[in-house]
Amino acid sequence: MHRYRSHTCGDLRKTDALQPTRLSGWCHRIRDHGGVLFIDLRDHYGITQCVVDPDSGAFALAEKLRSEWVVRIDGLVRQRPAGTENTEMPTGLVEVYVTEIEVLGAAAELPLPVFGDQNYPEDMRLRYRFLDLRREKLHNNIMLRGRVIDSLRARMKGQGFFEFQTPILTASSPEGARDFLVPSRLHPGKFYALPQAPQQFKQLLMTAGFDRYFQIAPCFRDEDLRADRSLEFYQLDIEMSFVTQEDIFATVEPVLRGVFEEFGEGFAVTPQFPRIPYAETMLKYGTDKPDLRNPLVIVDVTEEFSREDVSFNAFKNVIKQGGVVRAIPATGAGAQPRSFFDKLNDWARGEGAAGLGYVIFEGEADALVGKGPIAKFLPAGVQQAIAAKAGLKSGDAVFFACDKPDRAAKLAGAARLRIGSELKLSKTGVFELCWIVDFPMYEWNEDEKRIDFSHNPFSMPNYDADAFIALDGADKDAILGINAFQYDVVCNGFELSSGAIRNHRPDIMRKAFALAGYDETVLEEKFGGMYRAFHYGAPPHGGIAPGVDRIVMLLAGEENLREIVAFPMNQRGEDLLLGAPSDVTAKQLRELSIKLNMPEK
RNA sequence: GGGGGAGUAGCUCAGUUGGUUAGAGCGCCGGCCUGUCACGCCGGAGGUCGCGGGUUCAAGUCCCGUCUCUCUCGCCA
Repeated sequence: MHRYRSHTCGDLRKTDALQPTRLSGWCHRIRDHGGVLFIDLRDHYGITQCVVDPDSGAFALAEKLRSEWVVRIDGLVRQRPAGTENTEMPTGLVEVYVTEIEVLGAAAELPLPVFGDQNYPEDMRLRYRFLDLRREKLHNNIMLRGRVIDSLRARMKGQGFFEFQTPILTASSPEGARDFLVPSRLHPGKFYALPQAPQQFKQLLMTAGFDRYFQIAPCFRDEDLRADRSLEFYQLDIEMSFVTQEDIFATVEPVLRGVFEEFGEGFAVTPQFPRIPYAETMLKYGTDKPDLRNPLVIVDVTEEFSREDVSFNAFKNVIKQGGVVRAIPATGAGAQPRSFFDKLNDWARGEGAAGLGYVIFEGEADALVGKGPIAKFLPAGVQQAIAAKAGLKSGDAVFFACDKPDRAAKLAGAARLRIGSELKLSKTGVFELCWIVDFPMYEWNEDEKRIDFSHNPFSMPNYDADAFIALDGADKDAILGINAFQYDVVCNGFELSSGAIRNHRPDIMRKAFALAGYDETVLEEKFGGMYRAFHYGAPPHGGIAPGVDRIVMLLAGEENLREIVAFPMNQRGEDLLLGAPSDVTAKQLRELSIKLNMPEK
């Protein structure tokens, strides 16, 4: 017999009855009835009930066992007595009558229980991650993660993609986030950067004549953390040559839809991802990552509020200074108490807005009457026009966000989510996926009064090449109106991926940088490798990079990356289990020619 | 860096208007219990009420400061 086990704790069935068995695992739960004692023995594969009675030579030792001790148990498999079967457990028709026990690893009193599903504090869970990972849910989440990654790989290989590796110690890449720096011992004063993404490498691979690249790529960004954002994360990094945007959509959409269908446990998955232009999503949903489970659609009512017979000057003054008014419908909110409206207003003020005006509609369908603090400033005709535009009926309400366009959109978008969740309007049990397309190439930098790249500076402008090169740098409106071949995938309000058709032409690249105020030396200094490569025959290419962690998070039904990463950091970027980041010795610093210059307290 | 929430036993939490010795469940220790699967019953140990200061006859409770965790804004194309 094997030293530790003949079966796993998930193996035994009725057909194994009367066979000798040897199991090893953790004492999940112990029930001591004095004369008879039950041990639920747990391992990676399952749980098996083991029984000890005073006739067993193991009885005295069994009485000493405690939760989470690791033991080896020898015994006889037997069918459970009639009426004591547990149909909830796969092994519930049998039990092991214990003849011998060996303690392989005793456990001290637990700082947090493995048994049960009680919540406990995050820092404790992280410090004792090895215990937390024993719990069923987290254990399953980690296994799900592996299965999802296997599936992604299989789906990519099934479409003729090949997995590459790219360096971890590298130079800064074109992404806009802060780099993690690694000091070079061999080159004092110089630093490697950890990749924010293998962006330049995958483009260089295309330029090098490979095709259909993918990689489950670790990425590092030294920015503040969020529930859905960590310092390190994984992307399904994809790049392909001789493709249009359509080719990329046709390649990636089935992969994403496929994993959501495969692991979505019956959740409905968008059969064909709608394509929503950036400008449209900013208007209708107030964000570039719309949650389409929420049915509310924002409309612009600046025109209605500008009419002469409207006397609501609080908004009119803002409009005069370039502001807009966005209306957020609140379906059925008329039945809500006054406190519902006050709470939303208080929330908006907390967001830095002046507030959210609102109107509640009552009366007959063809003669709606607006109520509420600002209704009296709006003549009946304007009220009707707003109701028609926002699709409101009697018993509905509408909130207004009034500010500069980007701020109004953002406030309206946040209000839309809040109203949707307060009124429980959103669909559940679905994965609503969409493409966001037509991102602007440039944006106006108000602080520095200049044109700046809006997203990735290496995206191809969606603009005739010759006309682009001929653009007048002073033609601000034309430049700000240019879209890029740049796209995102969004699921349930989470940005899942970002991608682009790349700019592979040095002439267009020079112009693109010139329009943002950078001359060729910037290109050569910061992105020299890639820029040089494009002078020697670069294929048109493009790609995308779905975030693996967020996909797994959504599939696991979690709202935090820490629930689907085996060894995550806390929100301050600390690994509480191993103690990172940590001090290093003076010797280590000397070798790196580094002297600390700590900020004053 | 800004804002919200939280911090009371190993864990989850309660603790009224400031008022006797700060409680419960789980866990732990001891005892009882031969069919449980959240086993049950009896008893026990276990507390710097995050930390520091203040108000008060009296502070877990009120005030000020500070630390920690978390969510979020900025930031992350």
